[in-house]
Amino acid sequence: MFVKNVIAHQALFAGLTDEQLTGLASVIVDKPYEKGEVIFVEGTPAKGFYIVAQGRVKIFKSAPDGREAVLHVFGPGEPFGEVAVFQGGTFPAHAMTVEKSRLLFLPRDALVARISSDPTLALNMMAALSGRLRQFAGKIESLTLKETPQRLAAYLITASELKDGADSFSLDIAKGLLAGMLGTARETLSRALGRMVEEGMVAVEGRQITILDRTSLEALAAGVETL
Amino acid sequence: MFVKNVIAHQALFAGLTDEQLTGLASVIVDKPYEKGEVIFVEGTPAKGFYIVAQGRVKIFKSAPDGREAVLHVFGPGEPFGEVAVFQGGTFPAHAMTVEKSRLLFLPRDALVARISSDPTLALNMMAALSGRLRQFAGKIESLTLKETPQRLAAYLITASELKDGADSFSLDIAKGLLAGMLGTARETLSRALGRMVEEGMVAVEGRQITILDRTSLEALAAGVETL
DNA sequence: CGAAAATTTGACTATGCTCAAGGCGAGTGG
DNA sequence: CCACTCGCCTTGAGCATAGTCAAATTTTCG
Repeated sequence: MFVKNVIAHQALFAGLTDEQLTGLASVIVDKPYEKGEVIFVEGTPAKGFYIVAQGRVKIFKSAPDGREAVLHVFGPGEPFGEVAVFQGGTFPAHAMTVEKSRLLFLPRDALVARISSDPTLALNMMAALSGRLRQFAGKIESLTLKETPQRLAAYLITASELKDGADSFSLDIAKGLLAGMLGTARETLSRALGRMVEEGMVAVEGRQITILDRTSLEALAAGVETL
Repeated sequence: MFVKNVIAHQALFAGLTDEQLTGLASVIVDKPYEKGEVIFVEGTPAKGFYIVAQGRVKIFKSAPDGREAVLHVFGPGEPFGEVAVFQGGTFPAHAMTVEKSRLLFLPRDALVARISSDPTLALNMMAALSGRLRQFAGKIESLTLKETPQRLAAYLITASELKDGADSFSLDIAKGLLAGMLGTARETLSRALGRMVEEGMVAVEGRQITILDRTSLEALAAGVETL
């Protein structure tokens, strides 16, 4: 029942009947992962895709020297690895837990079969994929046209909005990981954040961020898409 | 019949019956565009999506100062703007012709209706969206982890492959546009290409490129994803 | 052939990366 | 309960890539 409860509230499966959900739940495998565990490696043939039930997963590309470009960090309820189901058949990037997690695995065939017979699921899936594309487009824009402080400002604004617009909130990922998401080095992120503190825009205590001057922060972020 | 001929050979519509194609063709609008004409602007509500029949279209984001991040350059047969149909309802970026073109417009409702009734079309569409995501992931990786010469080398290798692996081929876009695609400035691209010429890797005459030392070029591009 | 667009080149600057070292904090074993 | 260790973060110094501005040059098209 745990599995069904997790999927029942996801946008991806919105509009499915209780019966359909039960059917899906029956083919899903629920598996625990430790922090830092590799889920899959880029290029591996995919037999299905995953949904985060608990914990957090990063999707990333890596350079030989160990640097990483973080494409996504997914939390509870979010699906990942679907791309491989529909095109190419192999995972397009690496996936690793960043916390102790619990993941659901949905086999490819089961998904394709259901999509073929249920237009709602198909349209949900397309909406999900389209949303990702939009996000990536924003990321490419920001990497190409903006600098680190602007990207950071945009991230902080968005993070605040996700916490209902609170001025003070906690980052839910480590700063090193955030640096990877912003496409920069840990050191550069640290300095950029330091400068914001100096200028009185924000206060920082560990992962706790307090926005002191939202107006300036927004001005800095102007025109930068959500990451 | 022109419209039907164009769509009949696209991956997106593969597997559709002749009858279905005729039906689609009947709701498609065929429209000519001059070079440099705006097709749509980011944020505009989308009433449907487009397919390039002839010519070439760039999809891009732009900064207030005029700099551009080119997300795609689409040629004959390629669809664009679908994201808006499935999610959000507005176009995620700007679109402009870079050559005199002829574009097909497919209204949203017609597409959604057909997808709902035809799983083949739905799966084709998901494959197309997934392919884009893969491409974007590669672009983000290369922007984050690689430098201009490496990105350029990867582009040249790919361009050569698209021309059946010929050592000598013609770029089908202007160099300024290429710079935008590689996420760099015209001047930087020019210098990077100049260095490759100095080092005897390639010869350049206007848009004509000749690969002289494919091995070195590949070594330089190593690990960089296709853009 | 001439105007406009695209490209190249030069000089300068700056953003951000790398390498290196030091600090902080949480969890752990003694 | 405390000292220790490990992981994570910060700070400093130097350097390299690439961006900007400006101007010369080439190419494209009408």
